Amino acid sequence: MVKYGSMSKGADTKDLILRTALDFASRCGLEALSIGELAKKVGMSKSGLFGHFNSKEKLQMMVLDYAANDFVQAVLLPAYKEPRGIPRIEATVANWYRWIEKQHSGGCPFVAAAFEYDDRPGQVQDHLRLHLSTMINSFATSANIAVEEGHFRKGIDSREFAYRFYSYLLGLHLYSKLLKDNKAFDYHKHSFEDLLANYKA
Amino acid sequence: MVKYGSMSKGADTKDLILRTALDFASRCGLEALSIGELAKKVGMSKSGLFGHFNSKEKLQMMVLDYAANDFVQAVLLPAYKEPRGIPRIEATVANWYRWIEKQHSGGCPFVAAAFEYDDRPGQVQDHLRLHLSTMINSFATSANIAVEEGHFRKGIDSREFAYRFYSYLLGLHLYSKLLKDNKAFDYHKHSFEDLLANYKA
DNA sequence: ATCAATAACGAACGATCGTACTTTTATAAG
DNA sequence: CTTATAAAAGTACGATCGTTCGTTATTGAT
Repeated sequence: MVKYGSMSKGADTKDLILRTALDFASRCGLEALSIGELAKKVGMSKSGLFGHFNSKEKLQMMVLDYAANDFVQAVLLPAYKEPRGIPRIEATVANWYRWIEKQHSGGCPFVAAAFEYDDRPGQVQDHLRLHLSTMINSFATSANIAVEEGHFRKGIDSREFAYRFYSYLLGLHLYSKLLKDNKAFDYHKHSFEDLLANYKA
Repeated sequence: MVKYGSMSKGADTKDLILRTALDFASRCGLEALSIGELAKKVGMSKSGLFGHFNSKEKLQMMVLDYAANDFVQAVLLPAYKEPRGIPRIEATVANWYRWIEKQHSGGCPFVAAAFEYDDRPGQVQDHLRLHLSTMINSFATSANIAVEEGHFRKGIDSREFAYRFYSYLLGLHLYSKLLKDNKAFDYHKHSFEDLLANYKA
């Protein structure tokens, strides 16, 4: 049976939990996320919440999955409806701006998690690395497509493009969140435009 | 009286504590730094260690100061002995490479802390923001000097140069630490060279 | 050698952490 | 309506957290 607007009770609250957890984690970090506080936020008992995941690591990984799905839905998929090549890359950035501004006041949860788990081996780190690699690979793929379309020069290193592309987004995160620099988006915009110009055919 | 090699007993162990704390914090984060574990690492009691700082926040801020001093000594000061302009900027990067490779296996502790405290208001965040601003300002100053020397074009936005310069270093941190991409330094090197080329007169 | 100051210790505090149980309540199918 | 199942609550555990307190050792200057 297909349900509209509500799944089974369990999946329903699980979704609420993960949404709340993501909101908190993107502001304070995945590790600072505690089961007790989270339970308080969603208005249920610690043990009741715990029952949905059976371990904190599982919870953290599911939060990452939730964020990844969010990102794909809000940033990547809409961009893939734009024409191949540069328009698609520009749309990715435009969507990204909207995503970090409106949906997550704390900024991109992956960026935050990336630096939190950069030297904390374990399942969560592996999971995170997988998600990040997938994301960055999609940028490299976009660069390759731009070459195919004749927008970018031939012979470029698409993975290096992805490095530069993502680095500027890391800078944006830092400047806007920690430094509270109101020129953050301007800096990124110009840098990104120069980046495109450098790769154009 | 000037002492060579050893300060007063208190300052001596305080230094040992901070050195140990920085080593741990640059690998696992400033927040993950616990007084109990740190005490075990330096081989003293929890309360004995605590007495040197009287609060965890003070400890965290002094670790940041310690790291900042380390950075200035290892990266900035040596670079300032190079000729003004591009050589000085290139030396900064070269020293940075050495710094994150040898001294801190965990990578730049400021980068790590930056993303950890990007949305955790308080004294520690303020302290961190101050250090980071100082550091980034010094990059902008270097760009201005490069203009004076005729190495960079006139009319550039030196703060935007600093943004790009630092963004690539953030990318380097992420690629080498979390993604364990062995092309990380290559990516950064090429990107940095292109960055310089873009600003050259 | 004396003595005040400093450094380090040990024990304990209330709080919170993640997790494991058992029990009660709500749900969904027959 | 009954009944098997799933969800939530309640309670408790051992561990660790940052911090406080009172006491003992160590230090450095007189």
